[in-house]
Amino acid sequence: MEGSAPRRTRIQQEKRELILEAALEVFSTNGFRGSTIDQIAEAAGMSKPNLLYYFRRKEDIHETLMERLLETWLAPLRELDDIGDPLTELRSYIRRKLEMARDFPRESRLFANEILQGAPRIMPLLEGELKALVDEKAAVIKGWMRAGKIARTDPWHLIFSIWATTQHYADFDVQVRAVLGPDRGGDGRFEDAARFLEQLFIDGLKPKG
Amino acid sequence: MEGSAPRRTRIQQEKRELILEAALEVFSTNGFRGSTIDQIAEAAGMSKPNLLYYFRRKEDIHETLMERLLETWLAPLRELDDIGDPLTELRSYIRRKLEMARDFPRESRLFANEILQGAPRIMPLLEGELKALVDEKAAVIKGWMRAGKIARTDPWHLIFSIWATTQHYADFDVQVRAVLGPDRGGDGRFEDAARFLEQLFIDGLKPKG
DNA sequence: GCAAATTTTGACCGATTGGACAAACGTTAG
DNA sequence: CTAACGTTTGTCCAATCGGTCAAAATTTGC
Repeated sequence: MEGSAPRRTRIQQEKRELILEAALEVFSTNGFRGSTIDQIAEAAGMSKPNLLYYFRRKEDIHETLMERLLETWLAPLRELDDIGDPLTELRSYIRRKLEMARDFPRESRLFANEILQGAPRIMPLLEGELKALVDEKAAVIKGWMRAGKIARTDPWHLIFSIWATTQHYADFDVQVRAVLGPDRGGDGRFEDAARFLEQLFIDGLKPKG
Repeated sequence: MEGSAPRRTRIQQEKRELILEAALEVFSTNGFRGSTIDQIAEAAGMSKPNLLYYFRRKEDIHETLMERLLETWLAPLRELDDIGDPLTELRSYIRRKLEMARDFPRESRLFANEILQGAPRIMPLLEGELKALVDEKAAVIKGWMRAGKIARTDPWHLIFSIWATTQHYADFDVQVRAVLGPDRGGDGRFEDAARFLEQLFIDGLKPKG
């Protein structure tokens, strides 16, 4: 595991944040190999050697970014609560995921980029932490099904399809806007999506009469 | 527009195909900027200058690949037929899309890469051909809804969610397999996905009693 | 206010990259 | 057979890249 966090001055904390913010922008639009340190440095408003004073290697930036990302990314699923009303829980899970796609599209794209390339840097996390979390929540959902609270389906593929549909509005945003056109592709598209997804998943999951 | 197709010798046709096949492999796993001409040349079993004899610039390979891709990619949607039975038509559309994710994951990832980066090279096609096709099919679906053949929803977002869920099994394959684990993540995962998606979409779209 | 520590910069380096080019090699048609 | 054409290769180049380094500028602790 990591050693104890190194002591950091005020300037170091500020500049590191600045760099991570700039790197998020650059990495998420160009991918890791498609991004250059110069680009990130310029976006952060500093020179390349100066940036390298805070992060010694390009990979270190990416790594730090990914570590932070995964936690926020899984938070919505973590909140899925065994105790609450099943349909309400699932509805707010979908809503939270869609809000993340709307409010943090760069994070979504960064993640998508990583997975697309075979997840070379986070494979252990996927097989470990992520799998464990999904298995746990799948068991919760299975419990709801057994109790007749929601219709029976495959909980894993249900989760996949919630991920897929919500993240689609971040990752494929340009396509969504291109297809919807200037009128329907405006700010309202996320509300339309929310209505549609609620109907698709929640109505579809209501227990069969 | 392009001039008339240039005359090509037998060797040129064969070698160009070889290069495109190799480039599909390389581009889809590393992205455009993440791939080098050397990599593609090696995968195609020829030297870099030799490859550059057939495609003068790296971009030309990518461009050719994207042009071919879009047609095959849209073919399933093109087949969605006004005449057929609505639920049957939608069911086979979903099945075809999922089969493409299974059989042509590299093409799917290549496309995803392009969109993720803002679709710099195919934006006009998205706003033109793609939008026109989707609008046309959305109208077909709307007709089915008006006729009471399927439940009412937003046809555009319905199409998006079919794209998202099916392509997810190609683009996020490593994540899917990591989460499902060695047992459930084997070859059967596409059949499980097919069953799940059919239930989600088709049952969800049955007209309300 | 000053010495020590931290931050910033410009100059530089080796490796990799996309691509050019001419010469060598093969193929094909008459 | 041979001349014209098509193909392949080795060598080379300029640009870009990630990263180093020592010196200069700045901030900090006392």
